[in-house]
Order: sequence, then C-alpha cells, then structure tokens
Amino acid sequence: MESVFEIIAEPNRRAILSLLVSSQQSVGEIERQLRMSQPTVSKHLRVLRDAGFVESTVDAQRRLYRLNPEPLQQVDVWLAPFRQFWSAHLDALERHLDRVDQSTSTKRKTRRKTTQRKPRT
Amino acid sequence: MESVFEIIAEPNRRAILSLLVSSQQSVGEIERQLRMSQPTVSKHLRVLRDAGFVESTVDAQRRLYRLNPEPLQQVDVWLAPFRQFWSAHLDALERHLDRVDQSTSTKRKTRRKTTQRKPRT
DNA sequence: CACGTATATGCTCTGTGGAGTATATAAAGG
DNA sequence: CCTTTATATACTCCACAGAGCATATACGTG
Repeated sequence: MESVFEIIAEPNRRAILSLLVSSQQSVGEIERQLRMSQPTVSKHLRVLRDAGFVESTVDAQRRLYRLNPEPLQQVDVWLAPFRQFWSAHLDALERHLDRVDQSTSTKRKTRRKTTQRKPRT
Repeated sequence: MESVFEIIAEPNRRAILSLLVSSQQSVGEIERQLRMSQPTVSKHLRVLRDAGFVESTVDAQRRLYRLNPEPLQQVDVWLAPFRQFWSAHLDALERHLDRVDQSTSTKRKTRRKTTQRKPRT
C-alpha cells in the first residue's frame, strides 16, 4: 500500500479525510461521527499518517489529527493530463458540478476558480 | 470494486489510462507498450469499461479503446474541498511540482496556472 | 496508588482482487 | 474450409487488506 491511490481507495479513509477538512479531530470524535470502531479508526489513521495525509499532535491522552494536503496534490498532478480532455466534455462537467454544488451546499460555497477550471463567469 | 477510487488504485489501470491520453489504442498495442499479458490487459479494460473510464469500438478483429474522462471528473470533484487547503502549503506545492516537472523531463519550464498544465508534446 | 479514559497494536479470520494458464469466440485471409 | 490473428473469459491460486476482539500503553484524577 505504498501508493497514494491505494490509500484513498478505502472509503473510511476518504471519510476521515473529508471530516478533517472542517477542523482537526480526536480519534474519539472521528469514531463517533463516522460510527466506526476505535481500533478501525486508529488503524486507518496510522495508514494515513504513514502516508503523510495527516499529522497529529498530542493533547493529554488524546491525539488530535489534522490534514496534510501534500499527498493529495500528487493525485491532482496525476489527474492533470486528463484535464485537457475534459474540455471536450465541458458542458457535461458543468452540469455535473452544479448538481454537486447543490447537494453539497450545506454551507454556501460559491464555487470559485478551483485552481484550474475555465474562467467561468 | 464499485468506487472510482478503487478502479484507479490499480497501477496497471492507471498506466492504461495514461496511455490512452495520447490516442486510442487496441488491446494488442496496450499489451506491447505496457508489457502486460493479453488476458491481464483485457481484464483491466473490462473493469475500466464497466466503470465508464473507457469506451471501445470494433475494428475488424481488434477493439479500439479510447478514454472517457467522466469518472475521473468525479475524482476531481472529491478533491475540490481539499484544494482550499493547498493555498496554505502553496510554496511546498510549487516545489513539488517543480520536482515533478524535472523528473518527467518536461522541456517547458514555464509552468502556468498550476494544474492547467500543457499537453505533453 | 488505583481507576477511568483515550488511543495504539497484535492476532486471527475472511473476502477479494490480480496474475497465470488454458480455452472460447470471432474475424480475416489464403 | 482451415489457419492465423485478436480479444474475451473461465478457473485456480496466492497475497493481502480490513474488521473484530482482546490487550497493551499512557495520561489524568480522585
């Protein structure tokens, strides 16, 4: 399981990463929010930490885990050559993202230029 | 193996996808270029096609496979929330991409807009 | 110090994915 | 037709990842 892609192939790990986007969390908090067993959470966090996806700090008995975006950037880099391809299917993409924006928008995010998307305006 | 992420977790499948960026290819061509056994190629193509990553057309006895970017866009969508995070580590990203550019022997040093990288010549 | 809380880790079991080998299918070409 | 070429599929084997359970470790508090 060296590869970044294998790491994020696991649904629970993706869930953990997504959870950490909002703010850092302790193991127990993750455990409750994602309703996974404590050993399972700890094991996945171990994997994520070894792969550099998260970092932890000690707060007494608890460990606070926070995101480290670097490895995800590698995914983005791999994705890059395929983006050129999307232009062909751009309208489909637009529609898709609009759908996502709706279903995800618990907190008003005006979708911004997301680093690479066509200047939409 | 329903998830898009599990699909691209497999190195050979990623290789196939990357290969198809340049142009469509027959099974035999993929087999030779990636030096994988024919059944292995066919099986991975099956998975990729079922997941919508590729499409095929018949050319006599051979099947030509071409890329379909849609599923990869889902990966991009998932990645989106993390991008906001990268700004914090932007310089690290810059350095990282520079390393990648080098090791990939890209001629053009002028990297633009991040992510919006030029199609390889 | 003893106990409760928080997290990590070892061990076992099970499912599943990928490779290899052999074989089936199908089209082209003599 | 018979053969060659191109691709798909069935079957078996093996490795390995993830979950559960038990247990170890460590810190805080009375």
